[in-house]
Amino acid sequence: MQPPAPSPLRGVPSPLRATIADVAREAGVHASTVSRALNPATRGMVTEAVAQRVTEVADRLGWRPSAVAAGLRTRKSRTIGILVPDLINPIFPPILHAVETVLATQGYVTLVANTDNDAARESLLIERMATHLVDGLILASAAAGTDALSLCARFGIPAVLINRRMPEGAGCAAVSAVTNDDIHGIGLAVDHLVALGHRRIAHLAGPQGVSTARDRRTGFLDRMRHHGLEPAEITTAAAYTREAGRAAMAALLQGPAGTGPSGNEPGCTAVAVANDMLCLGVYDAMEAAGRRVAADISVTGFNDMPFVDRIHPALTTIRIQHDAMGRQAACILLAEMAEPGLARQSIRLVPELVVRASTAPPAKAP
Amino acid sequence: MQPPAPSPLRGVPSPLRATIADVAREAGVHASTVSRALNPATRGMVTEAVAQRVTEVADRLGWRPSAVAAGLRTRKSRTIGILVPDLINPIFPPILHAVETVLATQGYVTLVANTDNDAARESLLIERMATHLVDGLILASAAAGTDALSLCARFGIPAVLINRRMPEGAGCAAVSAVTNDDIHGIGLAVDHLVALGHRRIAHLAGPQGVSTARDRRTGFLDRMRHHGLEPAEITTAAAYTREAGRAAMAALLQGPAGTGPSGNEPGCTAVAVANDMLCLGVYDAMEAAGRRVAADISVTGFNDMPFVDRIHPALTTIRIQHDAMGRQAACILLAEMAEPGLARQSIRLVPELVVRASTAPPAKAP
DNA sequence: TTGTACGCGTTATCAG
DNA sequence: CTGATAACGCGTACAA
Repeated sequence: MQPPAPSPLRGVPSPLRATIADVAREAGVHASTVSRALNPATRGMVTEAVAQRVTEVADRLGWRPSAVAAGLRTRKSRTIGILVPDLINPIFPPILHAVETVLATQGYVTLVANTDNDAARESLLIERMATHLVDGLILASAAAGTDALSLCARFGIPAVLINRRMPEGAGCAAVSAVTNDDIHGIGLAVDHLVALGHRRIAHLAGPQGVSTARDRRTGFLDRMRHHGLEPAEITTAAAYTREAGRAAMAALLQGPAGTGPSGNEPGCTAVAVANDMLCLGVYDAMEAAGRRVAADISVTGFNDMPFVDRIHPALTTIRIQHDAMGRQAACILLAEMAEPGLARQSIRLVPELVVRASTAPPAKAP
Repeated sequence: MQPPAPSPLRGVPSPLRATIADVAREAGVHASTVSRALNPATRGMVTEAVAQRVTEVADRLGWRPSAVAAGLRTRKSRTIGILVPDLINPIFPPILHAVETVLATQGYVTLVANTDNDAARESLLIERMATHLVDGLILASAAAGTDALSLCARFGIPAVLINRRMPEGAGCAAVSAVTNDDIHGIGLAVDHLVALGHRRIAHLAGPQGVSTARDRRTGFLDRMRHHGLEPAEITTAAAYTREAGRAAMAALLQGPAGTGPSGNEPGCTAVAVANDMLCLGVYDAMEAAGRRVAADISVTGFNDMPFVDRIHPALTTIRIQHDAMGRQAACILLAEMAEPGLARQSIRLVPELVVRASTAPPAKAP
């Protein structure tokens, strides 16, 4: 065994990393010069010969500037935080990928975190990110009852909303956003169902605290009215989850206060669902109730998330521009970080209808 | 009382964040005392009364310790990096969620990043994370031809592998790992197919650079031999993607050098596929070739990733313990960060068979 | 128990 | 163009 604490401290040998001072000594220049030589922005301030020598010494010693030390001095971390409500929803990874790709080209690292749709957790994450000096934030988790924006303002962190807007009046003009035209999108679904011959169309709405759910609900009502139709029924799911979708659809299948002869006939021949995740639960509920998708009741989704082309029957849905959404948001954030006074912008991406097998003309009434 | 501290107030006033000095001044104590009072570990060193007062002043001023400044001093960032090969594969989000949950309880923030299965990008990410002083790394991206581990060693960053092991001989003993028992898992699939009556069983393998693919291939061969069967065929997909799965299955459907009468009969009645993502492509290829899953050829997957219960026909697959995997890895990492000398451990989780509708007894030969 | 003094690794700001 | 010096905000031996 070892003797009691022989103090093998070796005066902090630091075999781990060389510092800028090491490079300076080795290159026979002052540390400041090293800093200038290696920073692309200030490289022009030193002789080419010196820059060359310093660079050479630096990577001979394997020196990497400490982002932490630099951050302390510059109050910047070259890090961007991304808050997602629920990573398990497959629409987010493609969006993140696009964001990450754009930011990586500018040398930024991304800090991804799940809020689990929990406002408290979201606040905690923002605070932690603030202490880590993130230079900017991309928020995919916007919802009512959140102080994300005020926290950002308080810490002076530029932010861009993505996919969801802020509730009206909650300072939504103060921050840029890249979202879908949800109203138009759900309208495409309604048009499609009407064209197939449906008249009694229900809406399975999402949690009304988030803008996508509200807009799709509004858009549904608008478009139904445009066609001179009354909504057959509107049920609201408690969350954008499969289970919430199942529960809401199960309720809807009971019919509004039992309209059918046996008291459990649904009052609709089609249902426009607020998103694809809910649709999985809708399928579950219909299977449990012995109802066939398309043949008995047509179903439309929203998002065209990965894999819904392979569920059975393949989902007719509204395709959003995952990739463009991520890229645009990243670009706007970069621009606003560079120039904080920039006017805020709100980009609305146009979605499109993808027809698959979950929709069909209504069955003839028996 | 002390004479009013001369606030030089030079340079820029920082309206954004209060510093420890502000708190100290306001509370009438020295900055060090503030530090001690607010750090849970050193709180015992200070009078309860003072601690109380300091705490009160601190959150009146809304002070948050700067993780950056603290990190510079302590060489720790309370940040953990997680490298994922491909976030779009739905098995990772649940794993990440578990990791995140455990780490969050200990006050760690997680830095998630995609490697896109690209060794160069992986190295870059590790270097960047190192400059940000991540305290530990969880690697889900282990593959042959990677220097992730040597980079970690060089920077002195504790790491834990998850889901995939390192190639044998590549210093695999030097790092802990939490993986599935892939050999056993694929064996369950083989057993199931044999029990259904299949004799001509093929294997659609994954990219052989990663351990899951190699182990499942080996496990397949072992188990076939155990049953006294020859593998009907083995095809290897270029990556764990849907498209690679489609291409590989299309090739397999041509049969080995055209064994069938028309030269394109597949030489098998069932195929054990290396993972669920590939299965999506397998379904695509079969559909394109006019072959029915289960009725014509049985298919098994691996991972039981979200949503494969709703594809058609529902996939028979091997369920892995996403959650336990994430939790265990996080715990091991925490332990090794606390005590670097700890013996490395390799945990192998036991998967189970989930029978659904993609497998059936072989069709009678016509 | 609390205050003093210093260092962590960089960069901004002056001189020269 | 380059060197010296002073912060950046915090943690921590050491002294009081």
